[in-house]
Amino acid sequence: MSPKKVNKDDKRREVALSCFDLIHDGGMKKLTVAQVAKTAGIGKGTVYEYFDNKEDIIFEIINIHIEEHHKEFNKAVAKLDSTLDKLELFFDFVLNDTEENMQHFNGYREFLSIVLSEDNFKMKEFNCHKDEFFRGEMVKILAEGIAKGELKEEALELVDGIMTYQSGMALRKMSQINYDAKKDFEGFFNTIFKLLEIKK
Amino acid sequence: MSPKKVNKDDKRREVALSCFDLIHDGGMKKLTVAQVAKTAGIGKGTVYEYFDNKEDIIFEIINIHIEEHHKEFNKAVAKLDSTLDKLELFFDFVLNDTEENMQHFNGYREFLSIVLSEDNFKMKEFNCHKDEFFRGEMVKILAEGIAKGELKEEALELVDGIMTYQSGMALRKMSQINYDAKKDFEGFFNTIFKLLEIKK
DNA sequence: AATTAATGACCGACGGTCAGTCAAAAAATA
DNA sequence: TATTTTTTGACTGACCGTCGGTCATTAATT
Repeated sequence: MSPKKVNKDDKRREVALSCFDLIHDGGMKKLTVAQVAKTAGIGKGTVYEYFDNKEDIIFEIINIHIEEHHKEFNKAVAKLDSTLDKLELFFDFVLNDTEENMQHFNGYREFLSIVLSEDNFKMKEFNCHKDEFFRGEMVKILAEGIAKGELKEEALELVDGIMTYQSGMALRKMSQINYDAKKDFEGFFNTIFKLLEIKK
Repeated sequence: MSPKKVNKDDKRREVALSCFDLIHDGGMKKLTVAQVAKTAGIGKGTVYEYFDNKEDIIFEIINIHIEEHHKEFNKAVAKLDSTLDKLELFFDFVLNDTEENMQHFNGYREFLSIVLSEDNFKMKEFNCHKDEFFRGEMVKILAEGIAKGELKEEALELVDGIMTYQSGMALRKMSQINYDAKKDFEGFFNTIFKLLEIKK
């Protein structure tokens, strides 16, 4: 070791960060522990000082991805005014096909693949936290809309349903060929939204 | 030809069927090709006469599962009368926690995990066919409801949205701890359904 | 000297391959 | 038709390369 005491959490993050770019070609399934070690400039055995197993490495990388995505979301939401715009931003994750967003989206796809592959409690728990974050944001947006008199009060009751609908969009986009997220969104969600909107 | 002619499709199915029970303990990820060969009573190399790779074996097993599930669905739907009951049966897949249904559900979870793990066109395509089947059934149910004067005509426009919503329920049930599918369903979908119902 | 961190050779498991075997079917021969 | 020869392709399992994970050893720090 080099300094006196190593902060294991910092080291985890450092190793994961060094592999941040590695996963963009071939995905996480192709990532090998030997590769991680080499990229991070440490021995293979050392990797296991900081990670329980390969999935744990992936978990840390995903963590960084999601954290970044949250930050970007917060930044973007602050720039918008109307409730509808903010809600649409909420769906941006599944509607936006830019390369930048697709990188996040594909990261999430691979993450989900791992979560679904077995009953991984840690991963599921993390996924819940992520959903809690977005649920909280959505509640804020709706509450603000209600306060501004743009939405009916009942809107808040539909939060969970909307979350579920968005999950469905994500899953279909990930698992079906030619799924038209935009069309689905406009056809269904906008209809619902109009029921909640207070017409002037 | 020389030895008795072998129908490759039949053999695929025969091998997959022999492994039908194998996957219930440990899941498909733990399934090894050697195990498959042993269970089917053939050599390991022979497995590769009928399957491209391990995933291809799993694909065939899933196929059988889904086929069975479709049959059961059709049988069950024929037994019901009211449109609401039939619609609820449509959601039975994500709401029913009996062991039998959970076996199908977990099979589908593992299948999705594979679909998401990479861009597997064959799997995605198959997933689309499955969805087409259920979409068709849903259209039938709604059309029947409209014909019987139980539903408004607009109901048909929401088919895709409902499919998406159901996908979302499935995904959340698979990937979150303590997701209450029933509560979500009652809170959101029933609200929507009431908008479509023709009151007497 | 003792403790902690780092390492890479090594292991076992697994997916996938391939040169070769063998029995049945087809062709050739009698 | 009966018998022998050839061809075919289903089948096999030893073998290979890869990879996740371990551990005895070494190096650094206190």
